[in-house]
Amino acid sequence: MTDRRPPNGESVLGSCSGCGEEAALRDGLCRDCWYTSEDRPKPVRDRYAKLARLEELGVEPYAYGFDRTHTLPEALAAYEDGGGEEGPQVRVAGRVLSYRDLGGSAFGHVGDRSGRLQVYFKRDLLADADSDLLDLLDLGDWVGVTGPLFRTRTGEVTVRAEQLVLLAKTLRPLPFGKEEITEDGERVVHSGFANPEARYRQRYADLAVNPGVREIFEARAGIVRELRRFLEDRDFLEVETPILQPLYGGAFARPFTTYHNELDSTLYLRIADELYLKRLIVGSLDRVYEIGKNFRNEGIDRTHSPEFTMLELYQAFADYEGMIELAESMVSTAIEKVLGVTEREYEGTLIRLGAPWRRMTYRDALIEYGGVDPLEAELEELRREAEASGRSDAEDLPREKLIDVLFSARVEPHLLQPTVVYDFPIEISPLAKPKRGEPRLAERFEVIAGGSELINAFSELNDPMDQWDRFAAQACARAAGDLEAQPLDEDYLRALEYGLPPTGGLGLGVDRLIMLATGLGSIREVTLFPSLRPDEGAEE
RNA sequence: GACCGGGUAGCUCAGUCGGUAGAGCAACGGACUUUUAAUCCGUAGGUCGUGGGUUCGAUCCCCACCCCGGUCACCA
Repeated sequence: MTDRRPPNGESVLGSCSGCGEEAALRDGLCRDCWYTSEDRPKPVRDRYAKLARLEELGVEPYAYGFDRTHTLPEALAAYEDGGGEEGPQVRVAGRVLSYRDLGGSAFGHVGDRSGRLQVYFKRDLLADADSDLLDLLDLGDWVGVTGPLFRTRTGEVTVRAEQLVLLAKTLRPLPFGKEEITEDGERVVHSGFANPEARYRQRYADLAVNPGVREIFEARAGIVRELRRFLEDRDFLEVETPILQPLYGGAFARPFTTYHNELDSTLYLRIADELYLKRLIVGSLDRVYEIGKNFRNEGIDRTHSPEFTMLELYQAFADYEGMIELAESMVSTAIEKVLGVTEREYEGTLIRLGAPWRRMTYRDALIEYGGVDPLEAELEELRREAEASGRSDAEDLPREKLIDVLFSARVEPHLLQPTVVYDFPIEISPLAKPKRGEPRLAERFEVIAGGSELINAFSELNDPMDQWDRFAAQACARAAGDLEAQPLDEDYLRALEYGLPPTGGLGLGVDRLIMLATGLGSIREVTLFPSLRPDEGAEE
């Protein structure tokens, strides 16, 4: 595996191979020669030339600010309020989304974060300088417009521009599609910006031209806000714990490793917050939560990202039953507040996120969907079944791993509606308390929804003696080659020795919740800047 | 990591049974003072992902590699 160089171009001082001037060079050219080079796309060269013409006109192409009186949706509403022929005077700002030049006049739309508004430019009404500026306008430019609102012959509320201000000149064409509003009022975009790779790499362009993408991230922000509000209402304290950790734990995953020069020590990016949050419960902060990024050095696919957002919370004096109720209530409340409903179509199925959720034991789930009984099946049978499910190294896996493989392969894909699967095998739950009356099981549940894990929760193991034994078992698994087994955390054991009260804990994959809430089947669609391989040499 | 699909103009795509490529939109020039996928006339725009090979000739066929998507594996 060779390391890749960062995709940054080099900038050096020297003499320009185009004009010979001493300057900062890019590809051997000074800035002026670079932008006018035939290697640039024609639209970029054209727009660069317009900067010089703007300078001749005395127009500053990049403004410092603009006092608007209304956002675009507010301006539309202001006219409805007025109701008369001529509406109020407004000062609005936005990107030029469309432009229809009729000679002596022109129509265009400007757009901002949450709306669009038509602008009518009539040359007779504009100062000469503004009229000249109109000729230099491009799609994508940020402008400010001042004038009264009115309704056109076709009925659209529009600003009649009396003043036009350039706020920022675009040097590169944005990939706008053509928008058609059908008779049903539906918006159809023709030949828009759709290539997923380009959309992820240039998310700024994606957001600028695809309003639906902005809505995804507004919904995401809204849901996270409601999760916070729910927990605040229940007296949870929001905290921040280390991302750089000397030991990693709280999940089974391979970590990213880094190094601190001054401390001369290896550090890991956290794979979970768990062990730090429970230390806080020891410290009498009896209800805590954290929303933040976790990092796992694993594969990337539709439901996995190397960095992802996790909500973890811990509540003293609760057990896993309490966590089930909290999870149902928290998720359905947050989704309902933001979407107005608790259902959404996801991968062709209507997913109902409202409480209560279906419940079944881990054992019943494996019997029903996996065809094996995790408590009774012989090791050989488990090996056969795991192999039948495509696991080639089944010979080398211990019993609990085989069961876990079968759960992932056979059970999870069937659980589309949110399902509380509870009472997990104790061996794969090293931080959970044993189940009362059944020590082979742990008081742990997962919520599976849309075919993948959404929530993981348990009655937290607070017996330091038991935790000592579980760490020891993990150490054995590690010695046997299990790269995901958790290292022994002595400081965490010391914390437990100070006394962890009975505690319920829960982790929720925020990205996956957003996927379900928005109906989008890929974690990349709900991540602003998803992890992609560096795109070397992709300059244009 | 394996397999399948894809990478062609700024964007969305077509195409070449091997003879260096087209459309729509965007751009540029012109006409038009209530348009809204505006319309009309004209112009320009491409190392066909990268590097090799076969060939008189490769965007097309072959090989390798890169990137994206999907499926599987991995990720409790």
